[in-house]
Amino acid sequence: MPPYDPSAFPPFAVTVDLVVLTVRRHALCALAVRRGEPPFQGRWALPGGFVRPDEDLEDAAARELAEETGLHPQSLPDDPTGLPGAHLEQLATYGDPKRDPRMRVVSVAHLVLAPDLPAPRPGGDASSVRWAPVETLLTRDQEQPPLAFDHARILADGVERARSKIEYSSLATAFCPQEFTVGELRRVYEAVWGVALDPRNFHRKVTGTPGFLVPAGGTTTRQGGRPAQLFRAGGATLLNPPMLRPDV
Amino acid sequence: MPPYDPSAFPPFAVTVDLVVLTVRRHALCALAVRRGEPPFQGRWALPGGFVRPDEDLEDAAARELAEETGLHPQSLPDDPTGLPGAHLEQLATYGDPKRDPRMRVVSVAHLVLAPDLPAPRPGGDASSVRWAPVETLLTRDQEQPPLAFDHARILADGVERARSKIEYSSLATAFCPQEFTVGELRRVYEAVWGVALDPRNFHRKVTGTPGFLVPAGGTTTRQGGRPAQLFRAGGATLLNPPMLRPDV
DNA sequence: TCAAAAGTGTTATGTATACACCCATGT
DNA sequence: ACATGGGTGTATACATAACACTTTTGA
Repeated sequence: MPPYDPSAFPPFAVTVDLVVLTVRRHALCALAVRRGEPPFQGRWALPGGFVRPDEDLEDAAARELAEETGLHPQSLPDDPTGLPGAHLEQLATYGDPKRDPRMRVVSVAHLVLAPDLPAPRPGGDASSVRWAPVETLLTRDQEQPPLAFDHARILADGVERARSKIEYSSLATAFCPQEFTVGELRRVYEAVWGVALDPRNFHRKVTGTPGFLVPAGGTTTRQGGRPAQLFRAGGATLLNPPMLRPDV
Repeated sequence: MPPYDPSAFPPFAVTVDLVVLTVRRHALCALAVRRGEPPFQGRWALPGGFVRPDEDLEDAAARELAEETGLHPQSLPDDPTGLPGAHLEQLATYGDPKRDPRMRVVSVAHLVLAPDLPAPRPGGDASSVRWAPVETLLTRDQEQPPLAFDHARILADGVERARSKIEYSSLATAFCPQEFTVGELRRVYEAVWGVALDPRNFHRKVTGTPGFLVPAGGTTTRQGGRPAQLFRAGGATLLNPPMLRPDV
């Protein structure tokens, strides 16, 4: 069979789906949209949509992200409305022939790590949008049928990617506002990993890793207690030595 | 714009491309095929081909792998002809609208780690197939024009994935024959990372990591010197603590 | 005054590195 | 005998984990 015969290629649709993660109230949450049409009408799903004919995959993901949340990828300047940047990366591609009952759809999933946002504004055709703790979205019971399509697996893969990536990179700062305290960063790790970390050893570790954090100059007491120094994310992307996740 | 309108999806072709890596004569090598037709006729490229209408992405990658090399993924039983299994995983997806000059092609690249093989047998329409050191394939000069399409970037991404993955997983054993010595495994790490490792510390480390290696019972002197114990890959997939790559 | 969170100091334990040294084979 | 690679022992440096203790605020 000769490959690359342009007149005889099998017809595929290509979409992007988004795993948009944030940390709210000590819990790792993902963005979910309620489907307004069949199949899986009324069920929750990941945001996403078709890739346009002349659009790169990452551009399609950034466009869908902006449509759903107003967020822009970190490489672009912040949104004029004041919303901060977010980390965007490709996650994996899902192409089971039966993953969409209507036709052959290959979905290129992307992972977004965003700071805690104002309530999401519904956009596109979704009848509603919400942040939900990832355990809620991945748990199936009477109240909560599973996510549409193979989105539970995509979400689980995205969560696992985030959990492992904050170990050896400075990506956890993508969950924080532009200025944050060491305690706030620690609570990000605790929420994403679902463990408690020693505040004292954590402090020493992150402040001692060159390029991870740079002092922003002020202090805050927004978490109560003694005033804490404010930091910004430093230039380092890879942490060496890595943050160590307990157990595993 | 309503997503998922099945009657109006933009037309895409979906392919799989393969980064097949092995270690030969102390060098990390990749499988390359010479293109027999335009575009990029006569240039070297990664093996690959169209995904069939009812075929999962990983199945398509496994089929192309078998067509080019006779190898089968490790999850399947070894080939009746005696060829061993190989590690197969999805790498990333490349969908720049201009990556193929003829039409919109989205390629789901896969990474294969294989033991050193007998000379590859040409298959499909490729006019020839060869193993080449990855630096050769990624270096452009008079003798060696760059790989076709965006395959240089795909290959570079695959090599980087392999380099980082053998740090924290037991995947380096996928480059070894079924039974191998500690020294042979060390030479795999040295070839993939391009560094020299201390043989004594390496020995202690790998034999001391539970589940990484299991004794196969015999010894060999095929590398010269004192007879070395033979091992097989153990059940462990994640190494904790990881193998540490010098510098970085 | 007390609770709460931030931050520093100290010690035990474990792991990495560098390298001295011995072992068992082929030539 | 000697070269070659296999394998063990050990001292030093460094990182982690556990936790006592002090600091600085708000209520």
